[in-house]
Amino acid sequence: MPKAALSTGAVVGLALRIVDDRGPAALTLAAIAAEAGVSTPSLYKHVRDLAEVKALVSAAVIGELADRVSAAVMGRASDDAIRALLTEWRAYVREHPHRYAAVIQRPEPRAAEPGARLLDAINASLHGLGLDETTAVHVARCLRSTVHGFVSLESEGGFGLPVNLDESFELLVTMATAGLRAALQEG
Amino acid sequence: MPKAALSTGAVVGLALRIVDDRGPAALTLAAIAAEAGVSTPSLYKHVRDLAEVKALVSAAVIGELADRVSAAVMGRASDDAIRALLTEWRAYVREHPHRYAAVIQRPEPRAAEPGARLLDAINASLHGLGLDETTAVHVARCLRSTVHGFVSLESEGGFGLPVNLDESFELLVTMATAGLRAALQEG
DNA sequence: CTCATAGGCTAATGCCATTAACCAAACGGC
DNA sequence: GCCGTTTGGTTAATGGCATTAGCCTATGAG
Repeated sequence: MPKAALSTGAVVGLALRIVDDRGPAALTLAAIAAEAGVSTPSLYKHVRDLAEVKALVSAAVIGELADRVSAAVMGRASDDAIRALLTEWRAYVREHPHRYAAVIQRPEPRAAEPGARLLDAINASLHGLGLDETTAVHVARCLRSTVHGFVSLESEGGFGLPVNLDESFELLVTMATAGLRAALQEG
Repeated sequence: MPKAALSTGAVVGLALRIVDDRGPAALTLAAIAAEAGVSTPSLYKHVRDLAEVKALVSAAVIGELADRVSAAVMGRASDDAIRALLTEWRAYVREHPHRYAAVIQRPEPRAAEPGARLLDAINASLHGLGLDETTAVHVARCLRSTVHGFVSLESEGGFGLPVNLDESFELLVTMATAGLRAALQEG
């Protein structure tokens, strides 16, 4: 067998580079093959098809994000933890906007493990609030929606007006923490 | 000239039907042409290229959403208005999940007018709060992020767990209204 | 009535994904 | 050390798509 130059992991690595450099739309098997200095069909020895590459890229990105936010949340509690969660999430996306845009949100088996770790990180930011199982799910969804909405709009250039984005995000964090506190008291 | 069967508007109409029926990924010039009973190149007499079709589809969807949300907010104020804004926004997306997923968020000249109307609707939900110009922008961004995050995750099937979504959304609305109230007092 | 033009068509190009068929190098067992 | 199987690469072929070029014709303005 001709000196195994490639591997599934290497393909994903090249895919990540392409996404970073040229955006998710440029992620094609032809581009990966060119980057690898190999013919396009060769990739099929390491990967089922383009859909699988995209799923693996998603999983990789979610995994990185999970690591980042897990670390950020660790050792913090309540408002402080939630602030860290949201802030670090946004920081990651700002560092790798194309990467985040490449993530497929629909649950996918290959992304299940990193997805679970990300969910764990969210839940970790909620520890100590004494939430029951179901409420924790609702709260986690709300926090995820909140950050996801902001960072995806931000990274896709969805905010047009020339007004400071950091201040908007600061308000978002305040609204989330204060809103959560209030909602938990009422409900 | 052979009896003008098509028009730009008709093309967009067919595009919307395809998006509704088969999802945004199925929106191709070939599919539109098939639907219209015409050859693919004929479409170029009515539309510059596929990118333009997508932009026009985005504009149409944003316009519909703006109409719905405007009507829902009209005559309401404060928490009531914000609740109506978020709820109607979600209702529209649930009725047309593929349509919403087809929207390109990046500001685009062709979508500027409906985009402005949508922004107006958001701002209308804020009237009476006495916000200065800049604060209103921040708040509008936060509300948009909040709904957008939730409904895009929901419409893409991003929420996996078998826990009631209406309850999650209800919490989101409560968090948003209470959070906004609190944030405006603090800041 | 004429003729410019709008709105359709076919043919051709080029990019992409995917499949099939083939080939050689490396490894494992002997 | 030798041999066959496997592995990781190759080229060729197919088919979908967007887009461009060039053609053709009915229609409506004059």
